[in-house]
Amino acid sequence: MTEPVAVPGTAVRLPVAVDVVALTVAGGDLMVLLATRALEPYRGRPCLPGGFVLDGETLPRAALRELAEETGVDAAGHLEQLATFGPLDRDPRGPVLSVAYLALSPFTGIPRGGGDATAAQWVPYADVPPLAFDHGTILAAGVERARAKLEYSGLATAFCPPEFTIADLRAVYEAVWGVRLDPRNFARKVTGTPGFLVPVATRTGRPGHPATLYRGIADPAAVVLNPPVMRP
Amino acid sequence: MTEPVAVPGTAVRLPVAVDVVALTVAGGDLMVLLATRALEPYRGRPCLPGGFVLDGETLPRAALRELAEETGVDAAGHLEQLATFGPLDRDPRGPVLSVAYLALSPFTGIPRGGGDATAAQWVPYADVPPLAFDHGTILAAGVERARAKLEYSGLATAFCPPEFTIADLRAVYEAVWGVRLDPRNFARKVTGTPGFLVPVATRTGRPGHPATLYRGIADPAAVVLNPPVMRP
DNA sequence: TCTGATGATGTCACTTTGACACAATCAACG
DNA sequence: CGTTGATTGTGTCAAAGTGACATCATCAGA
Repeated sequence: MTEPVAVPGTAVRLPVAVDVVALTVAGGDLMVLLATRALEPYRGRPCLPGGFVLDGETLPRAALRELAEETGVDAAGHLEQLATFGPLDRDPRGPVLSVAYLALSPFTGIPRGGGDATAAQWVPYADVPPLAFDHGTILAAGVERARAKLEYSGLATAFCPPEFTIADLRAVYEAVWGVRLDPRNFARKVTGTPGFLVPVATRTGRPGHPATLYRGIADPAAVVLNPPVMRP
Repeated sequence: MTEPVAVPGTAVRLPVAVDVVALTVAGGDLMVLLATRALEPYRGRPCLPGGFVLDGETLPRAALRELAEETGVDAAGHLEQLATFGPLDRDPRGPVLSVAYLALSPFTGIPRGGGDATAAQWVPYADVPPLAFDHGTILAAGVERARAKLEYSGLATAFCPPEFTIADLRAVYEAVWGVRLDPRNFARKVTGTPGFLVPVATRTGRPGHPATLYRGIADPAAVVLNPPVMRP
């Protein structure tokens, strides 16, 4: 017998989509990567990058593939699963399960629109228009996750280039949280957290006191800030 | 035209399962609700309660249904989505997506085994044997989520009966975290957090100083402990 | 009535935070 | 070449929170 056991026939088989909340920080603003629907439904409406999982594909692979295909963005920074939405009442085509992912990366310039999306670009979170499907809900969940994780983990370095200053890191916190932080207390906190920042050089060549350049560690999400950095 | 748009044919359609990490506290121990596989694969092996989502069913409804069918447990306490696993390399029957849920409830005695599970019972977390599928990984994620959430939310009351004492609440923290907490500092912390506990009565009828009975609030996960309770 | 058990309240040193001032250093400008 | 403005590192201080501990209050049962 070649197939001794099988999934019961009563089990529903659903198309599975991945949608990516890709965030970055630029110009003091928290930015969201948005695409535009090239096909029905919601044709022409802005949406999160994403698409259907293919046969034999894992979820994170599908998320990275859709991100690259639709926006040309290589999520080198950080990718984590966010939550799963659906399958009911979220797609006019019928029941669709959507596994949302959260991608954090340093700002690398304007993405190229490609694939089946007519355009893809970074948009300030405050200026995000109504999105297709339930992507507004997914985006809100992603931003809240990012905000919360900055408190108790070292994830903020995922937004930073390989080498960055304390001021750069503070700008990430200020953009994601939408608040102003005291530079001196912030520096005291992050430099006093063991295993968070590794000093690698001193930056000069611009006005002002020379700044220490730091490097994050390989897995910034593993850094535990205890006690956490607290938002005002 | 009755079907103007449809899910593309390249999209894979997957059977979707829900698996539930149901936790409670009894006798000073963190307890996990385990079922036993009645069918192949993994027949006879312990596993988490769960099963396949049916047509027209939402994910949380499926989780509650499987919990009731397999164990007779009514997850009145708290139910939240945990994470999604798969679809590859987790089920010998082929690709299966599993959406895991976390259920927290007060201890209500021995569950009745029913449905297609030959037995269901609360097992101390420390004594959990190897589980079927990837349920060991799922269980570990659920316990870690519960441990983390006790730090910064009021979720611990989900483990408690409608009325409870500070000592009861502290027993929850000690069981979930596996540590001993100072009773006086703990009481100072939780009673000093606004919106966490509502005193409702004074309990007498047993030796010792009369204890104040408290009631949790409707949505304990919404209570924010800032600064959080920290594990030693 | 005494005793042990249980829980509420209080004390104290130490740490961390929030809000400041100040010194150090460099590029750019005159 | 000195001055200026900008930027960053270090320091101070009061207030709040925490960990560790002692004491008191109250009740059931011996």
